Amino acid sequence: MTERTPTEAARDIPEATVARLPVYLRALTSLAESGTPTCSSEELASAAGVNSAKLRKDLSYLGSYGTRGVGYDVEYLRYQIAREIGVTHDWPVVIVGIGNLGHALANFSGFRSRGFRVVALLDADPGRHSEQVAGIDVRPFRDLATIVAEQGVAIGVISTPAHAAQDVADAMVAAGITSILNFAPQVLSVPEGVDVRKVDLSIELQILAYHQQRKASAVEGTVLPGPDGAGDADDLDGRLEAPA
Amino acid sequence: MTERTPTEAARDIPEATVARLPVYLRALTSLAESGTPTCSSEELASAAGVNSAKLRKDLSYLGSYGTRGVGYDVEYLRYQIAREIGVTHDWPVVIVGIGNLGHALANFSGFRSRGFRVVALLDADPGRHSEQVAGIDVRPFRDLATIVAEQGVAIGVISTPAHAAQDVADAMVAAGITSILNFAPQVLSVPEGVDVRKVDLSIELQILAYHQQRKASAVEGTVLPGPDGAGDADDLDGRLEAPA
DNA sequence: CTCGTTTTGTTCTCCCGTTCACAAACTCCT
DNA sequence: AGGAGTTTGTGAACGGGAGAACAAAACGAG
Repeated sequence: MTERTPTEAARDIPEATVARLPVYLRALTSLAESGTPTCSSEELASAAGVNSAKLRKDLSYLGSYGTRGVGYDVEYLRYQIAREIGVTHDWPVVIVGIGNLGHALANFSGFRSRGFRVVALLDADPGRHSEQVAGIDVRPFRDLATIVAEQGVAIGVISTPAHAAQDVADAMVAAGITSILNFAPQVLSVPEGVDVRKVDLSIELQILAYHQQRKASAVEGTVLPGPDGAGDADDLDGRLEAPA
Repeated sequence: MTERTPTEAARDIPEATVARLPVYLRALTSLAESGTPTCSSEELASAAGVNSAKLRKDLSYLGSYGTRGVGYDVEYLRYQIAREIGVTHDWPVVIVGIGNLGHALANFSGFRSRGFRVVALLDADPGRHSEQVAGIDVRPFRDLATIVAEQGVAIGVISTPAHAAQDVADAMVAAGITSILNFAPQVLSVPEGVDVRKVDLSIELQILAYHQQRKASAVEGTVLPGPDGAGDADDLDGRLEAPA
């Protein structure tokens, strides 16, 4: 069933494509702001950092919104992608954990312009409840359920320390939130039907470190040998000891 | 060639596996701190949030570090993964753009414990040069090349506004940095041989919004209808206008 | 020493995603 | 009106990753 507007049959879009649609949306917004009325798949792909074949295939999952021999109408395509993603209206969002990162997230201006609206900042620490961040009062964590119910919040952001993250996630799920963005370095377990995406600084850096190490060892004797103090590859006893 | 320690032949590890190794490393660190001497693939997989078959296959790319019928020695495996990733020594890192996010990153305690060390905070705004963040002086952006050369920095973090990100990336590449972690909502173009990973709040939220929208439209008439004010699916004229 | 139990390491199969290549379709020029 | 040039949309081939299933290896009991 899942009936929607009659014109489009709610195709199931591949996950990899979904992850790129926001990039296309941003590129189109940029083009629109610079006054460009139309663009080719080549131009848009270049702006989005992908190749044009992939872009065209991605867009084909949404429908045929281009014109052969001409390209895409920037405004029209932008609207179609925004509608497909679901950001033609703002989504209310709560942020839990107003430490350094929570502050930064609350002040992030891209929220509003990209389809989201911070409706509450929550923290378990009473010392923070007097604060105002980005013009929003920091409220007690225990108000979560009330706020979620009143404002119809479906998306929650966790920016607490790792040890608190699972409890926060449980509370969010209990309150009715079904999409969680987790910044805490902690694997979350949630019931089926709840989506979790994680953003993890350490993991990203470690992935870079892996590739960097490979680059460095490929060009032996480089000026940038990688980890400081480790000129040689066999000098491996640093913070971690090799067990016997 | 790419010769390394004789015992292991520098296998090329699949990208998907590389992305999971840091998760395993964290899980093992946690197990080690709780005093667990050994663990099975099932336990470790559970702690890392993956299934055990995938875990075993991932670990098999590194070598045979387990014992059949017994499991894995936590400390030993932890060391092997840390060595494979390249975080047995700290990597020096520079952060450019000390706004809200830059502050949060500079204060992030996980840096040090996970194989990285912030050696410099840079910002183009002279008004910030008097500040100290997390015990580190904020220095002028133009000092980048000097610092990179002196400290052997290979990894750079960009936490500037989007419009400055490409210039910063260019300067980083010129200074000799070959791995970049980009928090700015901006597609970066870099020469071959330079790795860029991006962390993008808006994109993650929009991916969640897409799935949330699908969930909401699957269960028509839910209490949590999604975007505020949009009870019906055909009420789509919000911030974005549908062009004619 | 032998057998049963446990758990790893690996093979095989399937599926998703990427890329190539080309037909279809639209515009513009003559 | 017709043909040349351009650009989209898609079918097909290809590669990589996920998961199931099993053989190999270690341990312990008797």
